[in-house]
Amino acid sequence: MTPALAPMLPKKIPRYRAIADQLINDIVGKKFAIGQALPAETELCVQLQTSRHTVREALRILEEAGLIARRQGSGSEVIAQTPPVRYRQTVDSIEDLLQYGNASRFRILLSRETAADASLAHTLRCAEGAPCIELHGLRSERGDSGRPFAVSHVFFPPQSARKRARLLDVATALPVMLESLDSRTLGRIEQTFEAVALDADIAALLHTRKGAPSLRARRAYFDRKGEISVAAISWHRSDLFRYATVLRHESA
Amino acid sequence: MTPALAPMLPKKIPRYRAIADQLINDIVGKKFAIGQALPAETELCVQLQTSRHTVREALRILEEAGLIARRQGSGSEVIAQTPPVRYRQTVDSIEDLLQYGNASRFRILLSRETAADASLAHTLRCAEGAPCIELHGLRSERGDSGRPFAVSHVFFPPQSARKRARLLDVATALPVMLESLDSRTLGRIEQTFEAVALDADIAALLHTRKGAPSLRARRAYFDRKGEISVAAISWHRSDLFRYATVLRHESA
DNA sequence: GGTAGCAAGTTGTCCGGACATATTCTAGAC
DNA sequence: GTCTAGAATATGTCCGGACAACTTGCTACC
Repeated sequence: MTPALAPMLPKKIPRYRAIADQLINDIVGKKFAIGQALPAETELCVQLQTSRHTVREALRILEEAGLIARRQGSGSEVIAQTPPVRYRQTVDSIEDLLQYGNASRFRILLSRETAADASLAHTLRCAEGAPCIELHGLRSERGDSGRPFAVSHVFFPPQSARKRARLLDVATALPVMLESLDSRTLGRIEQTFEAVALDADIAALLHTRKGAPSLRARRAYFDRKGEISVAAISWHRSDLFRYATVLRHESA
Repeated sequence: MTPALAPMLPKKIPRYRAIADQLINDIVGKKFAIGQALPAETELCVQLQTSRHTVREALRILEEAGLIARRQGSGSEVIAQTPPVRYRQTVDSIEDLLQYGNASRFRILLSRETAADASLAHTLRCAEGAPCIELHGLRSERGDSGRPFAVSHVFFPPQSARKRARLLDVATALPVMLESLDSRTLGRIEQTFEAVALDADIAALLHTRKGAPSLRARRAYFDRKGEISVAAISWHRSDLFRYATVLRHESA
């Protein structure tokens, strides 16, 4: 019989953490309904015999966890009863997010105006038949090899006259496109990935054979106001591209 | 000439926010090297003629932004010079993360012990030749159709005798596997996606033809201590599965 | 009945202080 | 030379108070 190891030290739990845990338990245990207001901070101070600073520290944890929303002058409202498990992905740039690194270049092959069909109108949230703009581009490795590894079809909803003119000129379209992808204006990105067999046209652009497996990404980019700014479909040569992410647990 | 609209109200910036912005500028402007210590909180109080509470509020912003790391007793260290743009993905469960929804079931086809080859040893961070455990499973839609849409090969690093025995029995392996995927123990997930042509064996299991395009996902699951707990490779029928994510800008 | 304005209530910001706990370095014992 | 104890220093926790800014509902006025 080996002697017992040092007992698990009880590791003091800070007061604000204990209060947060209790409140979380109350919310998870449905003692508060969604939409219901939490007791005011000063009220909690009295109930828990503690300072407002400590109560606020606890509420900050609940807010971070996505359980409550606080509004100045109004109070704190319960917005979820199950703490959502959050995984966080950190990237330095859009390029990074899209895995293109900084060793690739994008060449625009074509630029034209198209009336949105039903599918495009749906993804761009615009009226069917609206005058959208379509770019076709080829992404290739920088350097001597210059192998193309992705074909992209980029779609813009109807634009102002000035932007429209610049987009329709192959020589000036790129900066306008990058502006729409600027992380300072972006609010949300929706992406889906699927495997598809290449059709003849795109296979030719990628210097591979028709029917080869390809990673197709569809992406919609929304600005901070929630309005769509660009949508794109990209086909990637499977041997030259893969999509990788690291998701970290929030509290880790 | 239209009269000027109401001037953009200067919208008072809180002191702690201003201090945070200044520090961020200093870090981005490389006035502090990575790894360098920031002035101590009390030092900043003196320099900026403010209370420690306000300074701490500012440092909290930098910490949230991923620019500094604070350690009790040691100080605050600069860990990045560019504020990483963060996109956040929120999911309720691992199932959600993996897009399987709750309308799918996983059936284990095979369970065996294998000596890790070079590749497996690398992904599992274990020694080459170590006795790892390999499961093969089939994920299919729940309900009458029951169509299989994914084949998974799951790999465990060497396990304790007890877990090993349960894993090697097809009837009891599932709970042990799910335990490793529990979000309470998970700290990090690395995933990569690529498009591949199916080989004959997997195509047969998925009731599709050899060479059909398939979305292959490789995933490594790490626990809170950073140690790998499971790795898996999954092949998905391209017509029945696609991977979708929504990334939100943090400050949005 | 509708509206402007006031009053009460609530969170946000900021100050000052005190002590706890973790880290780091140094002087001294051995 | 190595180890230990302790001092110095840093962030973490917690208290108390004050005023600002915002929201909401009520009241009085038109």
